[in-house]
Amino acid sequence: MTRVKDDNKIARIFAATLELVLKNGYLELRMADVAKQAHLAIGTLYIYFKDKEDLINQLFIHLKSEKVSLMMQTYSAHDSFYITFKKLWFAYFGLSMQYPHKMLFIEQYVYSVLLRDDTKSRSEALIEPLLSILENAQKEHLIKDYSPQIILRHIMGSVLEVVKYFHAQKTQPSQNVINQCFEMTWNGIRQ
Amino acid sequence: MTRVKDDNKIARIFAATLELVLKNGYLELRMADVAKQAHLAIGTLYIYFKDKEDLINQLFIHLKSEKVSLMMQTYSAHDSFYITFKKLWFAYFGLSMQYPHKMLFIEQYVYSVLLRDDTKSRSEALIEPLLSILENAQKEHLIKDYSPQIILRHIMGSVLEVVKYFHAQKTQPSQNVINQCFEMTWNGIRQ
Amino acid sequence: MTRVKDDNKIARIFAATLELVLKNGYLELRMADVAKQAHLAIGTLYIYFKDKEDLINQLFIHLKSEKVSLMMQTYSAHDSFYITFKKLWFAYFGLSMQYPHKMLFIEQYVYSVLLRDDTKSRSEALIEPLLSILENAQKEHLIKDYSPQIILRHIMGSVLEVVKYFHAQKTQPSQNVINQCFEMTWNGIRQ
Amino acid sequence: MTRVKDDNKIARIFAATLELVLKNGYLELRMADVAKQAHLAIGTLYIYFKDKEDLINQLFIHLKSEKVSLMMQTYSAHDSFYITFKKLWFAYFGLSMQYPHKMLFIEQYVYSVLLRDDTKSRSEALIEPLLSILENAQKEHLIKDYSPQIILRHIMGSVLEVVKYFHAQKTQPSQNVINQCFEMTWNGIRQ
DNA sequence: TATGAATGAGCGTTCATTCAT
DNA sequence: AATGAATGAACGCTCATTCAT
Repeated sequence: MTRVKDDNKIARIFAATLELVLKNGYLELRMADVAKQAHLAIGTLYIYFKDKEDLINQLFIHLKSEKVSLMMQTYSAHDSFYITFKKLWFAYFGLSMQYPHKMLFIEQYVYSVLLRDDTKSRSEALIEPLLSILENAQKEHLIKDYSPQIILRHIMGSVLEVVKYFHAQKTQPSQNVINQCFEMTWNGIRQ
Repeated sequence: MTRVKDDNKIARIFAATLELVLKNGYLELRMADVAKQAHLAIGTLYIYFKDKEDLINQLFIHLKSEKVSLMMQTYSAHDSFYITFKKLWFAYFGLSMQYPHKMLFIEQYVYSVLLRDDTKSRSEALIEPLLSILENAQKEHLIKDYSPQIILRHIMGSVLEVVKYFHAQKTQPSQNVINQCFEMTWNGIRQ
Repeated sequence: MTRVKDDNKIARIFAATLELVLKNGYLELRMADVAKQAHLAIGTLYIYFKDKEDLINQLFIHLKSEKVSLMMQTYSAHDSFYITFKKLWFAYFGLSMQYPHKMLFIEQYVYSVLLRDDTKSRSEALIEPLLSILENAQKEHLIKDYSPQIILRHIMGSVLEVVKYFHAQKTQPSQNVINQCFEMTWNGIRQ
Repeated sequence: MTRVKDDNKIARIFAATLELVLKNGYLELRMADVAKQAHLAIGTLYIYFKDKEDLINQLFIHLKSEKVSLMMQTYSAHDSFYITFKKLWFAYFGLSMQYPHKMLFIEQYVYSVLLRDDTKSRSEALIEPLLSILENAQKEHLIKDYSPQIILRHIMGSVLEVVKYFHAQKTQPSQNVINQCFEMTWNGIRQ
């Protein structure tokens, strides 16, 4: 019997790729460096991923689902919508501040030419739980009844831009500033 | 006498670069293609721009100042702050929808490693007029007294993400949706 | 397992480079031609040598140590200094006539801007054995007590220029002429 | 009547080319820089010299005849051969130390692929006066009756190599060392 | 003659991918 | 499946030369 494809190797490749993207950006990402960082031979990379594009697309989906999953871990059916929303927003903001490159990697490349159409579709599907939460709140007239997609973009755009700003400044926002950002967003969508 | 340097060439190079970078992304941008698209020899490109990085940086500043300049054309000292803000926001949204290529280029690369620090500084300086308007409104307690920089990022991030969404969907937002976006933003920052 | 690095390739690259640089000079040396001449892909060249400068520097050291090594093979501790010197001189002259390409390469580039400082230092170190022989002869008052470095340059300069002359003329010196050259040099340094 | 080719411009081009070669070596010599240094437009260069090779060849002849001419200025019919030889040797050594790049330019490129055959022939002709002096000394049995060409190469090779050595060391030889070099040479050729 | 903007062939080098082991 | 040496297409950029003025 021959050995089968090794999930552990895939995890190592993902980790290596992300670490390199986070350190130097996508432009500096070299397949040879990924292999080295993952303690694999270059050839081995090509057993697990068809080519560089494939690696990026798979990593993208991996990260995006991880992100949504982490956010959804804050979810509790007992919470009011306001509490749910607040937890999700702070989770999103926190994750984005903690791993700005990771978030920028995810968001910068969503609509980029690097992603295949099927990756984009799968990515869209991942945010369904978040859209559902907004839709339910709209049924209860807790937030404006605008298109949930639009509301979501409004929220995420705001967060990402602010995070990018602090990242560029190489400073951290105070808790006060973060609260202010939340207020702007909440006041923008509340009924 | 000899052939005189032709400023029109710079415009052609900018147009060609923008078109190519938006079509295929920076990764796919080839200097040879820029030259061909601008109907120039490759060498000519290097008369006007030191290298690829320089081209991107100069194009960035060019587009960003053009954007602010177009927005500020809507400004009138007679207007109330609300009217001023509304005009500016709709100008920004309109420009972003009209020239999504330009706006996405600007925002994709604002904080990217491709931009030199001096380009980033010059870029920051360009938005000063917009920050001033927000500061004056704060003195009159018309909007929240959060950091103007943060408010601005919140506003721009929201617009860009929405525009990206429609651009990716290849659809146009209705006037109604645009108004809704404005409402979310205005309600987020109003006092 | 994979294909193992092939030391023979380095020899082929050295041979190809030397042949090309001597035929057309450094200015006309193209990495692509070296690869072709050595029956390698261009990329392979860059596995073994960092860049063109590195190739030239390594080749230089290789040839210079080969030259000194061949000369020193004539050395025998039993010989008188005069015999030792004569053997070394004739070896140097003979090698230079036999491989004018190699010798001219070495001398053309010794002090050239193409060579890194560390290459120059390593090159200096290689001639230590020759300097030692001169120093010992000075202790026995067999040759003038001028700086050994200067004496060595005087000797080598003379040989090289004569060799260059015959190489340019595409003729060979008679044994008589070679003896005359030796006499000039020996009479110049003898005590 | 139109203006004719301007000898002054040729002098400026020669001076500019030499200065740049002396400063940075031939590898760094750019036609555009020559034009700038000579305060001319690039196009003008090509009115006076067919191409870069032509410029180098003409400059070479210019410098070599200047060198011989400067050496021959030390010549006086009243001097004994020894005095004549000594003056010439010291002139050659002095010129070489004073303008090492100039001398290396002349000597390095004599047999180089940069020079056309007719340039080489003309160059050979220029050293005729020096060969004559040696031949006359041989008739008087003052020096060995070896081939004057060989004697001349022996002398020049020695000087050039020593000069190269000091140039590389970035030091100046003491008067004592220079005298020693002369002694080696004189003792090598004297009868 | 003089100018210098424009040209484009051609170079050094990189790096995703292949393939012999 | 795993390896990593080998490959070569393709890029950014230079600079000698041309040519419209």
